[in-house]
Amino acid sequence: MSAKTAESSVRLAAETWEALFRAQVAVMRRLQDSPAFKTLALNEYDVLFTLSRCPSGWLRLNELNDHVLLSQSSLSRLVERLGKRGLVERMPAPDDGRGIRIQLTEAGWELQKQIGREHVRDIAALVSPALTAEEQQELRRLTEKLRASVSSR
Amino acid sequence: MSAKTAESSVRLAAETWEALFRAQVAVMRRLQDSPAFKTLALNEYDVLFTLSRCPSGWLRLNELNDHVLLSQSSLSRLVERLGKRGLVERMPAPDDGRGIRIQLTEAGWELQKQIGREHVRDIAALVSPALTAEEQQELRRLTEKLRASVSSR
DNA sequence: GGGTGATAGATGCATATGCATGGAAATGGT
DNA sequence: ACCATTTCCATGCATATGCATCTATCACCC
Repeated sequence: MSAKTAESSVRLAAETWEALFRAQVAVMRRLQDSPAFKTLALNEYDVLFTLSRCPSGWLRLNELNDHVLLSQSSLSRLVERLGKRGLVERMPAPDDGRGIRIQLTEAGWELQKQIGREHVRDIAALVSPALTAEEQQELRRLTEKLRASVSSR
Repeated sequence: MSAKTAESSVRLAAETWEALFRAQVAVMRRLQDSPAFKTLALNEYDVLFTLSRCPSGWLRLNELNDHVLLSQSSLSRLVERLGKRGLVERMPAPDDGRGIRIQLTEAGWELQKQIGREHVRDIAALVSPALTAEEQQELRRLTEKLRASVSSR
């Protein structure tokens, strides 16, 4: 690749990320203001959501940490708060004496579903008018590809 | 639109946002760990960057707030910190006695350029191997369109 | 011009976050 | 089996953040 091509390639990548990041900020700003998140911060909901989608029904703390933009210590305390509110249960991991299992309680399931319904409506109200179905599919494909590439290194 | 179509439309929007959000988390996690952000948090750099791109050379606090995912009070204190570090200057707005102008100092310009160079390299290292140039262009287009639609309401 | 409401930004206070570190358990090499 | 290293999670402490509120200015209307 020539020097010139390399330069424009770097520029394109930067502009792409910038656009993605700003879009995320714009959408997130709206979502956070929704009444759905009066009782639970978005980060906290995200943990409930991740647990609800997880096939085994439980996750280790470090597995959760891969999904959330939080330091390990912050996530540890976030889960502690959720535990105190009775939304998740923390049990020692059977196969690893260092770890803990985290799973939703019944109340956790209920709250996740309730907030989730509102949240999905909020998302659709923002995304659906902005992009056609084909564009959304393409955006989903591209961001999944980006995430897969980034996570695998 | 039938009930069934409406439902799948909502689902598509939710999945699209989910994919975009996770990609953002995955990339951001890497970027934050870069040595480029040892001296300055990413939010703080973002303010310097926004100021550096701004045609007039200065912005009002509330204008800055549109670009950043921070509350008004947090941004106010963030700018105060940047001021104390000599990276930005805060002057009363000439046309509005309530407002303040914020602009980069010479040191602010320097630091923005220095971190910016590293940051752009980090971004390219993550994005370029993940997507072709055409895919990046399409991703940029779609996210710009999404942002424009969301911001205009 | 005086009064009413809206807007820009600062600040007190409670809480959330990250860094550095701690302890405890797993892993690996010899 | 033993020791060193690494991994997992918790915690002390300083800092960053958000909410509610405050002050000052602006905009509007009569």
